[in-house]
Order: sequence, then C-alpha cells, then structure tokens
Amino acid sequence: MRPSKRDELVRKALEIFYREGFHATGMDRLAAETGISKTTMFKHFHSKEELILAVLRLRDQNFRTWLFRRMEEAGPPRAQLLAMFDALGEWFAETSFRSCMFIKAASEYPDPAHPIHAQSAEHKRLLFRQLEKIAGEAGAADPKALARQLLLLKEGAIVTAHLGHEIDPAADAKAAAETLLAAALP
Amino acid sequence: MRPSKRDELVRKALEIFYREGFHATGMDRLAAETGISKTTMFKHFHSKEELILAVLRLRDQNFRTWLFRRMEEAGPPRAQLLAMFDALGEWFAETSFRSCMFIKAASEYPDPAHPIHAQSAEHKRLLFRQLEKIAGEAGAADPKALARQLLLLKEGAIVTAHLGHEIDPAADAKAAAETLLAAALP
DNA sequence: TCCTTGGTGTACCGTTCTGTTCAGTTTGTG
DNA sequence: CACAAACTGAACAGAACGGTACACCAAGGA
Repeated sequence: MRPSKRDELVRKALEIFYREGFHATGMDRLAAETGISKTTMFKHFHSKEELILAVLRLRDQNFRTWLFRRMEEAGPPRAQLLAMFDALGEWFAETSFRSCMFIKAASEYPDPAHPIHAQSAEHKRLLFRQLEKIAGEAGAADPKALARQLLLLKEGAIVTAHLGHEIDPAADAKAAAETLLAAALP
Repeated sequence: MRPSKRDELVRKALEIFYREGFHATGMDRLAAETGISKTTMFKHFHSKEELILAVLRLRDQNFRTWLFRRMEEAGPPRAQLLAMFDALGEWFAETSFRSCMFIKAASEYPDPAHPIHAQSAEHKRLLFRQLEKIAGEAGAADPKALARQLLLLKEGAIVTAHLGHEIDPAADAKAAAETLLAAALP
C-alpha cells in the first residue's frame, strides 16, 4: 500500500490537468478534487512542475501502450499503420477527448528548453521510432520518411478533432494515409 | 492618432501572448512590457478575455493575409496549394516561431464553448474555405476532401515543427501533399 | 476659454497562486 | 504493543492574479 497515494494523485492529476489545463489548475484545487492533502502532495513532489512531469510520464506510458496494442491487433505491418487512424477515431469520439496532452503541454510551456516541453517532445520521438520500425517491416523504401508523413497526419487529425469543424478527421487522415502508403510501399 | 494606443496594445500583447502563453502572462506584466498603463488597458478592454479575443482577431487577419498572398504569388491553383508548405517552411525557420497561436489558445481554453476556443476554431474554418476554393479551381473531384487532407498536413507540420525532433516538417508535408495532389487532381 | 477625450501613475481591493509549517492522526509491520 | 512511515487539516507566507478608484495631465475643437 506504500506508494498508492502517490499513484492515485498522479492518476487523478492527469485527468484534471488534461481537462482544465496546467496553468489553470492550482494545487489547492487539485488537493480539493483529489481528496489528497496538500501536505502529502508536496511530500511526494517538491513542486508543481515535478508533478506535471510525473503526469506526462504516466500519460506517455498509457498512450503508447494503448495505441501500439491497437495497431498490433491489426496484423500485417501495412494494416497496422492504417489501424493507427482507426484507433484515433475511437479516441476522438470519446466525450472526454480534449486533444493531445503533449501538444497542450508544449503550448503552455512554449520554451523548448523547458523540461515539460522537452519531455513532451520525447513522447513524439518514441512514437516516431515505433512507426519507423513498422514502416520498415512493411517494405517502405524510406521508412523514416513514411513515418514522418504518417505522423504529420496523426498530429493534424488530433488538432483538427479538437479545434476544427470537421466531422471525422480520423477518417480523412486514414484516407490520406492510404494514398501515401500506395505510393511508398511496393 | 486617436486609437493608436489601443492598436499598439493589441500588437504588443500579441507578441507577448504568443511568446509566453495566455495564462502565464499577467496584466501587470503586460502593462510593464508594453509601457501602457493598466488604467488605459482596462479602459479599452473590460477584461483580459476581451483583449485576448482582439489579439486573436488581429492574428487571424495577419496570418491569412500573409499566407494567401504567398500562395497567390505561386500562380496556378495546383502550385498555390503546394506553395502553402513553402510559406510554412519559412515561418518555421524564424527564431520567433512558437507554433500556431490558435492551437495554443485552444490548448489553454479547452472548453469548445469558450469564446476564445470558438474564435480559434473560426480561424481554421476560414482557412478551410480558401483551400477548398483553390482545390476546386485546380480541378479536384472532391475539393472539400482534398482541402481537409491538406489542412491535416499543415496542422501536423506546425505541431511537429514546434514539438518534434524533425529537421524540416514543412518539406515532409510538401512531399506528402504532392502525393495527395497526384491522386486527387486529373 | 472651456470642455471633452484619451492617457498616466499609484495605490488599492479581494482572490488565488505555489509552497511551508506544525501539531496530530492513521496504518501496516515487527 | 510499539514504532516508524504515511497522511491529515488548517493556518500561514509572500507574491502574483484580474480589476478598480482617484487625482491629474495634455491636446484639440467649439
């Protein structure tokens, strides 16, 4: 039962930060909504920034696990790449969807040298690595280039789903991805 | 000389909000950095939110004027669509580049019903309309669909340029756009 | 000349921010 | 039972937050 409060705090803080934003959520409100005393919060994390970094680590784990699992279930590499957009579509359809936590974090901490910004960038790099690997397995002549293009569609779809007027950005992205795959795969 | 202070305030606030973020920039700091007294600021805008909305209106004007001019200079419709990504590349290369102001605004005001969020969405819709028009002139069978796909690449490139590790997201987006255009145009 | 309009400077209001202090209470384990 | 670790509530700093009050100044037009 040792680190349960800590984990509980990070999990609940993730929800609240994701819903309300980082600067807009004070530590007092966090304590009130989680039911965890401020004293305990600051015993586990010496600053709000440390807590945010822990939240982003958890989000990175959860998101990559979820997405990669969904992709793997699709079978062959080419289908895996397309399955990413089906997974995105399900995510966008959730009522709790509020864009990508890392895009939001980078928006609120725009200085690239800031730890929160840097850690958000790291998440994107990990996604790229995995996509590059699958693109290679699919037989792409330039797996890096294909991965970069597919990720552009992914980020664009996320932003558009949050901000745009479009009905189904995930479907648009998938259609575009099919065109790109047709051109990049043998 | 009548409304010069007001315009000056909006212009300078735009810079600072863009660089630092909305929540992170207080009205006191805004007054200090612009040299305009807080009294005057609150005489022109009755709240911080009103000022932000004025800033976003200015940004929308500036950005659309700049981008559409760059595209028009490229000549025929197909070249115009591709020229968008060249313009993005120049923007990303500026040292002051810090992502898209509207994506950031929507990140900090995540509730879609919030005026700031809604106005940011309106900017994206105006971009879509223009792209749809050009896609139609270029002879696309489905101009709406093509415009949506190209905008996904644009948003993705912006986010990646700000957050990612990639060297030249604008070039990646342009390459992908060429593939999409080849498939969508006669 | 007078009077409006736009701007200034400074002090202030109540609230909220991150972070701390301290005395006291639970809780699992030897 | 005893002990240490974890946790709590409430109060408190000091700064920053959005926003206001008030007295004053400069310029332009009637």
